[in-house]
Amino acid sequence: MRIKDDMKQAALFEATVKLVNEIGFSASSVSKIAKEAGVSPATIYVYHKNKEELIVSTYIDIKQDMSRAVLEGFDPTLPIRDIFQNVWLNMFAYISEYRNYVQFTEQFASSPYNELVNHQEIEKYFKPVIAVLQRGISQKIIKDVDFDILATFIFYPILTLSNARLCRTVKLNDAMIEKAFTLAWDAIKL
Amino acid sequence: MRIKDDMKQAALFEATVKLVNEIGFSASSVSKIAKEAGVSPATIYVYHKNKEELIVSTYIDIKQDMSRAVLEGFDPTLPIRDIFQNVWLNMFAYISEYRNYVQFTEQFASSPYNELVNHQEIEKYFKPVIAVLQRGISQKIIKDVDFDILATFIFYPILTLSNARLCRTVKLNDAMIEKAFTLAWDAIKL
Amino acid sequence: MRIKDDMKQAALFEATVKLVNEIGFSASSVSKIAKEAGVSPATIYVYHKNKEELIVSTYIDIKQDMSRAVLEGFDPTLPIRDIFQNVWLNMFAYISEYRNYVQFTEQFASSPYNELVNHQEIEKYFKPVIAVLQRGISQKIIKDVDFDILATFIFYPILTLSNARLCRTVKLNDAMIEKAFTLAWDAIKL
Amino acid sequence: MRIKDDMKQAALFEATVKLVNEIGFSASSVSKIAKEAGVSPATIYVYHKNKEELIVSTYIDIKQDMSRAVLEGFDPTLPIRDIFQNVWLNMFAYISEYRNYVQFTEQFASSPYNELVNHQEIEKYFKPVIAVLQRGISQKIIKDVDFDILATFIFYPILTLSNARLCRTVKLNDAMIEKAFTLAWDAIKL
DNA sequence: GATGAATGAGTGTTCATTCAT
DNA sequence: CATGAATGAACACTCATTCAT
Repeated sequence: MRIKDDMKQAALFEATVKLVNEIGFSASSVSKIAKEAGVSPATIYVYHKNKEELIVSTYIDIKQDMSRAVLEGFDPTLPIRDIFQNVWLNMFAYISEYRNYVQFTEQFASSPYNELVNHQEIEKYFKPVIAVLQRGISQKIIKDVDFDILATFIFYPILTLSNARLCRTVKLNDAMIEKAFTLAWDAIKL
Repeated sequence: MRIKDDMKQAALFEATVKLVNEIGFSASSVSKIAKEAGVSPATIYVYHKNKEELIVSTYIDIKQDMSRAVLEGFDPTLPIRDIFQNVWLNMFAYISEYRNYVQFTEQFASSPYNELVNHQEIEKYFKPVIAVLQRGISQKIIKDVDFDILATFIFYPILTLSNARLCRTVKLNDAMIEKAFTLAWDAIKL
Repeated sequence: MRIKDDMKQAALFEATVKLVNEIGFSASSVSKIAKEAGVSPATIYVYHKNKEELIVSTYIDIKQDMSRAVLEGFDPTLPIRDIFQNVWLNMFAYISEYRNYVQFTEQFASSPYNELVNHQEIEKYFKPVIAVLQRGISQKIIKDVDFDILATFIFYPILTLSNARLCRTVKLNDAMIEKAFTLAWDAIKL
Repeated sequence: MRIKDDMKQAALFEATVKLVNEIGFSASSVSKIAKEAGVSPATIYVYHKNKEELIVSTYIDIKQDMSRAVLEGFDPTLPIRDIFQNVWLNMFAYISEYRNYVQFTEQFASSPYNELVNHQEIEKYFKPVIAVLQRGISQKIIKDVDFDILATFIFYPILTLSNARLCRTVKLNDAMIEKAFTLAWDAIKL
């Protein structure tokens, strides 16, 4: 038995992201993805059980990649504000470099595919950040609000700022990223 | 000749929203929508040029409806904070009653269909709110930040809070809505 | 009861010819023909039993019109050659003025619709010409060949010369028409 | 992987010719052709880009086949009359054996599909015959008339004689073919 | 492992026709 | 007489997937 070809695996990943971003889930047929990746449609079924699994696994791969990038240089001993600021900067760096990945996850998250993934599994990747949030609440640094509401104000705006339309009209520079972080921090801090 | 049936028009609207929310744009075929609405697939083409136009017009109808609801009782003579609080309360009322509509618009906004609508046309509906925002900035009540960033922190979190998962786990009560508004206001206020 | 509107009848005739010539029988749908004629699709069914009858009756109308034109000035007392020359000239005059009608009949004749018309009925219109042909044979002026073969050489080339492609590249002038008639006559004369 | 099946290709060709002759282009739907050929409608799209290409390629295949048959035993050293007589005999032999193919080309030629083929490409197949025609003119054996008019009298009558109705009523025998050729030759010879 | 051929099921859309007005 | 609304049936075509190689 030959070994599965990592190049093909990667080509399929990139082709899936690219096509879904360009033409949406609906129009991204298996054969179009195969052609974009330079393989036969049948080959996709060597690597993935079916189309659904191809798309869901692409999403999970991105989320894993994203969490690794976001937690880079994570230091729980720093002041809480600095920890969050570091997370923001990592996030923006990631978004700048891999905007297409983020765009894919946004489309995915608001599609019915979203129901097929184990979100607890994915939240696990971001656990350290959540822990800091909880520490902040107990230390009366962060508002004592339902966790989901806090998350909405810290994490969601970052994603939104990466929106295609926004990023096209506003080229985000360091000063603006700073300011944006200030808004997020003001929202959650006590 | 028969006259166009408003009941059919409305049934198509509801069927489109329902199906897209349940199974996504991709799987919401014209014939499924027709069956859900209780009409023949061909009848859809009496009311809409094609599937795309059916979906886009559904989106626009919702956005119009939403803006009407959000601006209810809008009073530009009130203090700025009160104006925004009113918008929030309207928004939440709308989301509570028509969560399915909001869910539809979210999925729509991150799909390629989004590129087909004239967003300036839609933003027009929300013009009064935007004007207040600008007044707040010039009166040094609101942070002098790029408008898109402010919007990200005021409007988008509301939508996110309507997220299916969140709303399922957390039943938002009046106290929480107040708190959530506080976060938004703290983010943008000077 | 109002009287059927001759204007509408004529508009339908012209619309049918025009559309069939431009896009063929297949693509000439009832509703397109109706739109071209400026009436409702339903109105067509006031004047014609169905689409088939609309097209067949259009064909028959043209054939009748054509026979009237071709036999103009028909004089059986003239020499046989002159009679045929007169028919040719009439035919060319007709083709020049109503090329679109001729084009329609050609397409019709090689389509399965052709089986639906009573050809003996139509040949009747051209009976005088056929009689002259038979007289020519018995007077040893015209070759004693099966009638269908003779007809092939006299009448068919005229139609072919009206072919769109040909008429585009060659503008038929009087001299050429004369020459073309000479070929036809040489073919059948003894 | 499986290899493309020549049997299927041929079955599609025959099914297309048969159906178009029987019910016309319009009524010859892709699924009917597929059923007649004993394949799935989807399979047609393995062999042809779309319906149009299926029909046009069927036409071109026939024309190529026909030219091969017509030029059989072509000998430019023979007297010009003999060359043309040979072409006629080949043509009739072809028409007798493959009347359905010829019928298809006639219907095709007067349909809008006709505009989709490169006619110069097809005329190329018949180039040797055209060359002889031109030689005949310069040697004062053939009338000095526009080439298109000559062609109308030599080639088209043959096709017309293959007409379904005619061939049904008149069984063309060798003597009649001879006579018919005489008419054609008398038409063009000086 | 990798693939192009093959397909049943489905797509969005248009059709000829009927119906209520 | 005239019509736009309405539709079942059909259209050309694409889909996700399987299969033989």
